[in-house]
Order: sequence, then structure tokens, then C-alpha cells
Amino acid sequence: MAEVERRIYTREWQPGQSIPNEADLAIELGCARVTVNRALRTLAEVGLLDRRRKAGTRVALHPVRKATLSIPLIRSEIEASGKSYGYHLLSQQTEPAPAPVTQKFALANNTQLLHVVALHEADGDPFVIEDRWINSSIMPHLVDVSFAELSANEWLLQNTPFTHGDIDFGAKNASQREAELLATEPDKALFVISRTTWDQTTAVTMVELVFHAGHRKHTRL
Amino acid sequence: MAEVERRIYTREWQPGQSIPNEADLAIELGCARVTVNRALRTLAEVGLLDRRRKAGTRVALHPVRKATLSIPLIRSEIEASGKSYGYHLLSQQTEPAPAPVTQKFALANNTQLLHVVALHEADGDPFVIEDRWINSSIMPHLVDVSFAELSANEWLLQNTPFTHGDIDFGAKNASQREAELLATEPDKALFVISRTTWDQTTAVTMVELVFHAGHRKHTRL
DNA sequence: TAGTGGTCTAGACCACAGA
DNA sequence: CTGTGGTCTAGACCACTAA
Repeated sequence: MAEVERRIYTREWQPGQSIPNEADLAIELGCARVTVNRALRTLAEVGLLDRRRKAGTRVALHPVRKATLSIPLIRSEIEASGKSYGYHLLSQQTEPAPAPVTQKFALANNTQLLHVVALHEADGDPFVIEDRWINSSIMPHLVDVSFAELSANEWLLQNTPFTHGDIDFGAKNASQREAELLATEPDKALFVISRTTWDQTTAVTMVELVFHAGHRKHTRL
Repeated sequence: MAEVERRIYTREWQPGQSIPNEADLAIELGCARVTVNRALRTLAEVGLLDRRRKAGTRVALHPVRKATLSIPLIRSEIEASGKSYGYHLLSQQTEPAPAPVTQKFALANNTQLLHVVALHEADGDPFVIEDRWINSSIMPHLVDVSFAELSANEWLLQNTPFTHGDIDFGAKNASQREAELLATEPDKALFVISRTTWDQTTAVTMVELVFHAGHRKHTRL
């Protein structure tokens, strides 16, 4: 793997150029084909190579490097930064869900769904607002749960299996209420993550996380 | 792999619980140990399992699913959405770099560096402002390049190898100038990606991408 | 120190998709 | 069609690290 990386890095193998097939490389490098396969597969996962059956392996024309963002529990995220975690439930009630929500959940308009809003704090400072809709129609026992102590973020992660999710990253201007909760001015630009979580084909929950002003999500590639 | 996923999903193996070791699983499932290894390694990469030598493999306590964001060329990103790509160089000049930049580049304050600002368009609408500093001290031939036709984004990707990068996702209020360029109002919340690219231990370039109002970066997990 | 995952080998068959 | 990557096997040694 190091040798292949070196050849790509030194442009010995140019972007777009196709490289020898696995069998040949194995002979040239004096190792087993499986080993070559493992190396090339890993480099392809990172985005450095493009691989297609029969067509062979090419150095990626545009090294579309892939950034891997880990999406931890909010509590873990805060505690990992060495700060103390605080949690406040702001509201929890069943109410008619707005159109964008019922649409995602494939339910009739104005269906009654569980709506939970909470504030997470780091060292006493507001960190993020969690505004969540939960598809209570598929979780009947849910209505008895109180999210006063344990956040919905945490409860769902531990109690509801899911198969996949959609994530959007974006920005929004703080509303009056958001500004108050996050101790900033209205209209301040806030970083937002919206996530919908699916179990097979049914949406389980939709959440909007509105972070405090200046928050950035960091990763490496 | 499917069988292991099933056991995790159905809570047959509870979060936090440790699962049989590779050798035992191979026997139980009637396959080779390498096959088990490959499956468990893949699931660990996704964040579903935690693996440590000697300690064994456990179902992740908090399924820290990892979202993979691909960071393509801006042109590719626009063309992939079926829109036509437009590019305008706004300025390109060597000037004293501000402190945060020289700091990252590990250079003396006010070092003269190449500063390029450009606007990328999708179907004629402003898409993103690219504001970039380039460590010209390590690329002497760079001063002759004009980014009037080919964006720095593209030129660098094709001409400068890099080993890794830092990425930040965040939000900012539009400045007067940004608002004009992106055809929106000042103070509008804009989604921002900041990236620093490294070659071994030297920073190659720093770029801030300020996207048009309402832009969201999407991915799945 | 011993148990676990990490990695490698040589050989094999298969599925897919490009020529 | 056929070359390519995808995947599997049985066996082996090694590196790390928790007990």
C-alpha cells in the first residue's frame, strides 16, 4: 500500500492513468494477490483510486478525498472536549406535525406526532438546540417516556435500531427564540445539522440541531 | 457480515456486549477466519463495532455512525447536479498574509503570499466564493500561473500532491461584499467550508468556501 | 504472559462489465 | 466473450495489549 501511495504521490502514476492489474502487481511487488487487493481497495475507499471490474484500476482523476465525519452522541461530543454536560428539556408534546415532517414520514398531513425540544449545554454555556419529531405511530410505547432526564438523542440511539440516515449540513439565521436559547443575537449565523433516521423504509425520527454561534465541525482527510 | 449485522440490529448482541472472537465466529458460521475478519473490520469502520486487540470485539455502545462526505472539485459538484458551470476570477495578487494564515503556514508574519479570490456559478447563479491563500514559498513557479481561466481549486488539485488536510464546517453572516457576490442580503447566514491542505508537514494552501444562501451539503449514513 | 485482532500466503472460483 | 476485480479458503506468523 505504501508503495502504491508513493507512486501516486510522486506522479510516477499520473492522475487518470490506469495501473497494472492486481495479479501483475502482486508479482512485481512479490506479495500475494489478496494483499494487493486489500491495499488497492483501501486506497479506493479513501478516494485515491477508481476501480471497476474489467476496466481495471485508475489513479483518481480528481482525488475526491472523502472526509469522514463521526456523528456522536451530543453528550459524548461535549464530554470528549473535556467540558461538563448539561441538559434541559424545553418541551415535549404530541402535536400536529407540519407538512415537511409528515411528508418524510409518509403520513397524512397534520398527523399527531411527538415533538421534543431540548437544549444541550457545555460547561453551562448553551451548545446546541435539539428540535426533534418522532414517528410515534411506529413506537406505541413511546408516549410514556419522559425526556426530562435522558435526552431523546440518547434514548433513541439506545432503544431504536436504525438502518440508515440522511444528513444535511447548512446554516440559518437565528430566530428570536434560538438567539435567546443560545445566548446570541437574532439573525446570527448558526451552523445546522438536519438528520432523518430510517429503519428499513420507514422514517423513525427527524432532528434539527442548531449549534451555538461560532460552532464548527472539524475533520481531517 | 449480514449475519453479524442482523444480530446487532435485532439486539441479539446488545450494545456494549462483547461478541465471540474471530476464530470462534468462523467455526460457528462455517467460514474462514479471514472472512470473519473482513466483515468485522468493515463493520468497525462504519462504527457499528469497537475492536481492540486482546480485549476483543464489542458492539459499539453508541453507534457512532460515520458520515462520509466527498469533497469534489467545485466544477464537478456543479456539473454533477446537471447545471452549467461558470467561473470568474475576482482577484489574484501577492500580498502580506494575515496572521491566521501565516500561522498555519508556519511563516513569519506579513509574509507575501498569493491570494486568489474567485466566484463559481451554477447555471449563471452565484454558487460559492473561493477565497484562497497559497503557500507560494514552496511553489516558486506558481507566480507565473494565471487563474483567470482555470480555477485555483482545479489547478492545485492537478498540480500539487498533498498528503492530508483539515476541514471545518461552519456558518457565517454574509459581509457586504459576500452578499453582493452571492446575490443575497448582508448578514444572511451562509454555509462555510474551510480547508487547509498539507504536504507532509508543510501547509500548501488554505481556502474558505462561502456558499450561496440556502446551500446545504448532503450525505447519507 | 497469553489471548486477541492484524496481516500475510498460495490457490481457487465467481460475477460483472467492457471490448 | 474474456479480463478484471470480488471474494473465499486453510493455514500461518506476528504485534499489540489487557489481564
